[in-house]
Amino acid sequence: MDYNFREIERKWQDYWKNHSTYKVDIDQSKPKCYVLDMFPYPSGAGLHVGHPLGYIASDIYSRYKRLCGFNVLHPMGYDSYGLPAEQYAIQTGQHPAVTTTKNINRYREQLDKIGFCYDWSREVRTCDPKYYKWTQWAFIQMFNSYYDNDCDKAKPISELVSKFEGNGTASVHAACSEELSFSASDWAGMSQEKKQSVLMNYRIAYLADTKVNFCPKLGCVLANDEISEGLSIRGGYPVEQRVMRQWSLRVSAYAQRLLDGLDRLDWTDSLKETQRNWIGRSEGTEMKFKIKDQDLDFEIFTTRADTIFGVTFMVLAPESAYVDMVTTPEQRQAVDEYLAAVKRRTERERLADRRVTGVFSGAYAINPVTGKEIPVWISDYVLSGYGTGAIMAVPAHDSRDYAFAKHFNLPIIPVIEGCDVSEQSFDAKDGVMTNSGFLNGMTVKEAIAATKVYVKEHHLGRVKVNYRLRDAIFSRQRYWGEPFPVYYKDGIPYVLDESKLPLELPEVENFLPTATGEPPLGHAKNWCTSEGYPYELNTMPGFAGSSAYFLRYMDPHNDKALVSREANDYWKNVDLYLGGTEHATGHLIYSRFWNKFLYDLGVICEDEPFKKLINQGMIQGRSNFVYRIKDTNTFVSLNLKGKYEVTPIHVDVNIVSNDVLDIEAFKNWMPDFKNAEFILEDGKYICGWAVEKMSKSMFNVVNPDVVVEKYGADTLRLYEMFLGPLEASKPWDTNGIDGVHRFLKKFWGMFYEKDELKVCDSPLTPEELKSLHKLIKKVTSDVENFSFNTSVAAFMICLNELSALKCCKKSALETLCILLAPFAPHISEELYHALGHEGTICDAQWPKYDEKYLKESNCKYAISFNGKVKQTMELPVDMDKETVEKTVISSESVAKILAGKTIRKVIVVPGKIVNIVF
RNA sequence: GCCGCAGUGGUGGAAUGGUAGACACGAAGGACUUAAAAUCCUUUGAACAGAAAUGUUCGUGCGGGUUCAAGUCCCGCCUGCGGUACCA
Repeated sequence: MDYNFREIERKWQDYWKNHSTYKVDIDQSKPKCYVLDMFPYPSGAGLHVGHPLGYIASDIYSRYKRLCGFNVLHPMGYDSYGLPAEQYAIQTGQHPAVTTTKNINRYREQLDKIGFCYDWSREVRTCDPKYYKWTQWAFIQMFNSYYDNDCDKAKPISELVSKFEGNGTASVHAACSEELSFSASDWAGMSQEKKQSVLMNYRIAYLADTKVNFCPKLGCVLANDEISEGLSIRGGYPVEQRVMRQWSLRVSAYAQRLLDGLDRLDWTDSLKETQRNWIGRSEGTEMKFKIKDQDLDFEIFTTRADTIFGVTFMVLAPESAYVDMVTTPEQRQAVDEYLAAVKRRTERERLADRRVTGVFSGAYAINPVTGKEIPVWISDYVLSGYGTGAIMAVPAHDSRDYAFAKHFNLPIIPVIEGCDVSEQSFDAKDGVMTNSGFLNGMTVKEAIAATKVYVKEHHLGRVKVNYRLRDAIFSRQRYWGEPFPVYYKDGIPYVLDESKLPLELPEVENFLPTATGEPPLGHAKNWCTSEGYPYELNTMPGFAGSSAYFLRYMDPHNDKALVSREANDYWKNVDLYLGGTEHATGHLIYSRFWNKFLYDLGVICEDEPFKKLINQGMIQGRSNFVYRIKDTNTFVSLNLKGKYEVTPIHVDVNIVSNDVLDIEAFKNWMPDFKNAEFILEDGKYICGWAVEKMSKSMFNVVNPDVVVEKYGADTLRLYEMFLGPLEASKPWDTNGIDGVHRFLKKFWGMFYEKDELKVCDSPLTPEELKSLHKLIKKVTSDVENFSFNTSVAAFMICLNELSALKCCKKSALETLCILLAPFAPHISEELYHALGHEGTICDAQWPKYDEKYLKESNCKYAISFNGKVKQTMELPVDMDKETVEKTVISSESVAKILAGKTIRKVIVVPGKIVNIVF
């Protein structure tokens, strides 16, 4: 009986489905393990062979944990709201819901063929109203909350209102957009409208004017990566900076907790570092500078307060509110011209062209420490969004200030001893202070500390921590996303009552923005409350739906809560999360924020969502090329192309095998090549190759369905793991797949001779036991460490050893089946049953290894002379150091080498090596 | 510029500081076969010597260092990939 993988895989996939083998429920008698894949966005292109890599790895881990006795939650779903579906809708007139469903079905079909152990009864789709009800619910909670810096958590906005009523802002330390100060009676005297606008300053989900990239032609705000050279990537329309009223989430309030939380996570250092950089904590000083002859001062932020004596000018960001206040009448025209010029430039242009520009405001500031007058300039190298949008410029010790000073011929005063600033600034934070009054003689570090004390004592400012992390802009002028549970009454936004959720996405005639520039929801009929108050027209961005889906899987059908207390107490958080690094500063920040917020509310029991995170590498494509001789239709084989002038042309990898071109298939591939001629080597056409991104245009896309059809799911799974380390990116090369396929055929062959099961019951020999236990040990530790490629190799070695021993004993084969079950579940199930087992192999027990079988009777020593190995020798493994030393030196061959030489030192590493130095 | 990761045969890749190249692909040779496929066996880092067993030398991007011993640790580079960037 041959290894008929098609029949076996169909049979077991049906069995698992019909028996709900992978359905899990809360089981207090077992420890839980939550293994999660980042859910996919189902695009129209379907899965290529790179997508399942992480899914296979997590599947192996899930199955392994289950065999170890864990109750494993391993769900899957779809991130199904988003831009591509909507773009497709605009182009083809198809409703995004239709194309999305179609794509999901296609994904499911492809996933099912690979034999994953997902509990599909828990599937979620972010575009399903039953799901996004809870996305909207979370938004309402954020709207109704503020962040209290005193107890470092989110609290109900009603508590803030009570504080205002009692004491005004006096006892309030809350995260806000703008520091406000008013008394209780001020508060009492405010209009409803005014009160709402004050509260908006504190809400965690808030509406505010924000600077955005807006594309008038597309009628939509675009993210930075959707723009190139000031033009939209889709369509090539101009993009401009615009201030728009947008919903935002106060993620910045959580900056410190997001940073601190990283220390407790089992993530890779590089990913944690990426998040740390993104959060960008920087500790410095906020200082007030007075404007000369005006009753006006403004604040700057600096991490280098020690250089205060080197300040020779000040710079305001063009958007700064102070620009207008400080500009003198004489400079007004020049400043206005500059501001207009800056406004014309897009963000992109500004970054591409870093020529120094700026204008003098006419005003002078007073250095609070030295009392000196210094000019105030305006330049776009200072960003309005960071710090206070104003800086003190120290050209001697900051390269940007230096370039500015050189360009406008401003003085440069070095304040660190011995540095040369004639050619460039000295940015390093070391050295001894000079030209700096009371700081002279201190090191930079001491001076920073001393300045902080000075600033505090003289009430010139305060110590301040700044974060680079910004609040997340949460509005999109799009159709295919979650509607906000928000309506407007007299221009003031109110959130819907929770009982009205979900607020379902309405039908619209078309998905383009309306003529009046409103988002597509402006086309919706009756898009208002029953009282006639209009709903918000924007929708939520892509990350809204993906920020809490891991919680929903715990209790996906609950319509009373996002997740029940019971389910959350049992499943807690994700033990293993698998996905790409591209989400490091997006999804992985937002979902940590979202989770912490829900934790503050007391809705969930863990404040970090993902305990361990692994980033699987990208699978790149391996493209093939043919070489056409210029101006002909003749193609020359790889190693002969040097003699001709050739053009390399991508050729479909599916008609190339081991870099040998299938010439007939090539002629039929495209009409152009019908009459192609070939210059062959050894009768074959050899193609060139290169590693590139896997994409249609490179003709290097390999579809998993095709591989499953030809080799089976088990082979695909094993091969994807065998390809290399999980976290490395590596090219897909179908050529090597025969190796693992052969392994499975051999495995099958150990059970069957012709149609007869040839398994016998005799006990295992010491050699067989050793081979088997070596494998158990290796695979167990490899799976725990996600080193799947080496465990596949270990299977091959073990199989070769057992087959050399002609072992076809039941107990050995049974163990092999269980070990292989996570990797190749179908064949393992089939053979496990052939051995007479009932039920499913998923309920078997992971075998334990016993060191006693692994002990070597002899141990190989390498004997080296002055570090170079010249001899090897077998000695009993438990021999002590001295005996090894004596035995080795007195042995015949070693004695020959040592003859007449004086031994200086003998080093014995137990069980490994004897080193003789002479 | 800054941060992170990597560099080992023809290819993908193995190596708790201890015989570098596991395992697999490919290639070459052989067996079986009318033939092919499939399967099995042998060889396969490089160079040199030898009829052969075998031996010698060189070899993990480059240059130094630590060590009896370095792909692995340290210092200085080079190259490639990824992230991020007027963040004061």
